[in-house]
Amino acid sequence: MPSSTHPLVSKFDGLMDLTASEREALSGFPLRTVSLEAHQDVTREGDRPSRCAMLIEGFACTSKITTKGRRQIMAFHIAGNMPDLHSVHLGVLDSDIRTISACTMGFMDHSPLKALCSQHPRIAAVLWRTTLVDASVYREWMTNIGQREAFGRLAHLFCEVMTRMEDSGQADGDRCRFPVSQVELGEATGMSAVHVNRTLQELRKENLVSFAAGVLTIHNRDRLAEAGEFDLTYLHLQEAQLAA
Amino acid sequence: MPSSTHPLVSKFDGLMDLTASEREALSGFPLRTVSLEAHQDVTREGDRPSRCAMLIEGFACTSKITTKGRRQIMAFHIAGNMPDLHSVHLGVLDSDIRTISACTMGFMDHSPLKALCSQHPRIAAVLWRTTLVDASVYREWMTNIGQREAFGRLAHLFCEVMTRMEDSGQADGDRCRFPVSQVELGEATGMSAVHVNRTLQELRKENLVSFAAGVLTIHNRDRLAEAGEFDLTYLHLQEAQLAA
DNA sequence: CGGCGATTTGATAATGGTCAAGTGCCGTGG
DNA sequence: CCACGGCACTTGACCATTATCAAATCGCCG
Repeated sequence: MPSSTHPLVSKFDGLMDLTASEREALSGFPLRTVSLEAHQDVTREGDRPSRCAMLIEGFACTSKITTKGRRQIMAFHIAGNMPDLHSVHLGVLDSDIRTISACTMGFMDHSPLKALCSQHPRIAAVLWRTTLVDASVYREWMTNIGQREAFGRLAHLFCEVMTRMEDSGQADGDRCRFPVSQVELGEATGMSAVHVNRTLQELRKENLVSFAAGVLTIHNRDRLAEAGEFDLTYLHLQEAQLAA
Repeated sequence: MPSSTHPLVSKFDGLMDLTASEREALSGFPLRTVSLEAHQDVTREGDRPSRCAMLIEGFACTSKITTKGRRQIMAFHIAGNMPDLHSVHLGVLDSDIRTISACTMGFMDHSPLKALCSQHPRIAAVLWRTTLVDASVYREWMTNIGQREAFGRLAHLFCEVMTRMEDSGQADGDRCRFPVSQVELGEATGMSAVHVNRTLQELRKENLVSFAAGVLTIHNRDRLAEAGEFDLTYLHLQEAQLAA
């Protein structure tokens, strides 16, 4: 058997029909695979990295710390994501990327990546598109944080995580791994850990979700989606294949 | 005199050194110029547009409406911005774009735009970068909404607007045009209009900013930046020239 | 002058923050 | 094997920020 496909190839296979030359360019792309422990920095605000990462296994997040020491998590990353792809074209990083669980990451240098994009415009377009979906998710999170109250915020977040995990084949029925702490849930939704805890109990009491031991279980998908006003359009999943 | 430069050319001239062939491709790009009144929809959530817009004159915003009828503004657009550039690679729009003031917009069809990107990878890279900066601003806004309280939120927003207006040569000393209503400020910062009003009064009383009749005036930049914990790194301005 | 939208003000209530203490779980080390 | 320490989670009490509702004022345009 082939010594496991190149992570870039697996990623693109789901997103477009590759030509032979594109496939060759991707499968030969130099990737340094690294194992990281939980709660480790991958990159930090202010860094000027010369490479970007692909999350191959585990959970990570993007966050930022305020002068006053408050932390906002802007995104959770699951296997298959490229958390700092934007660093290819932005000189300075404006946020931190940290692992949440133990992770395997593949690092790719910017310069071959730029060359790849110049030579293969369709690949460039798909990578660009990836960052556009990230931006779409940011827009939805802003709406979540700005306009919904605690109950709906968590409901929405859980719907999103489950949907993404399912889409990438990492869910198991109504359950999926989601090893974040309540503090981190609070940092992602703009609420205090105490209030997260209480809201989690409400969600549980209503028999919508349970969240414990790093596992998310959704008991009533429809009602959860309703509570979180969740509409998956913003994830731009189904149309992925149509791209480029 | 030349019948005014092509808006795309002016935009790129600030961002990179154009080769002759790039300049030619840009200056010949078909653009339909349209005048719009204040508070008009440009595109709506759910649309599948075949063109995207460049704001040539005026103010616009991106927003989304919740099932419960609450509106979140995710971005303000000023002259020179391309509010829905992301529609080139995302099939369905996930948010609305509306004018705030009367606007002039230039519409560009997707297919020539895609062709332009395929043939001119450096142009593609700069356009990609533009959307990455948008995403960076989203990240900052999430932090603003999620982690700062009213006073800081407005302070931060005002710092951003002034900085961007200055950067694009649209400010006049400490003042710039910013014709949004207090309701809209609230929709952008996740606070009620009433609370916006009161916070504005505080900002005024502290002699940091005044905001009236569609004009923003900053009286004490340092203290305002401090109140809003404003650090312009996330706007990725200075390094724009280094791109591509 | 009339009316409409935007802003302002006041009063009241609710959502959610903070502080502090307690519980439970797990891994380390004696 | 059990005690200890640490960390995540839980609970209670209290309080602050901010929302909501309602009414008044202001400015502007027809």
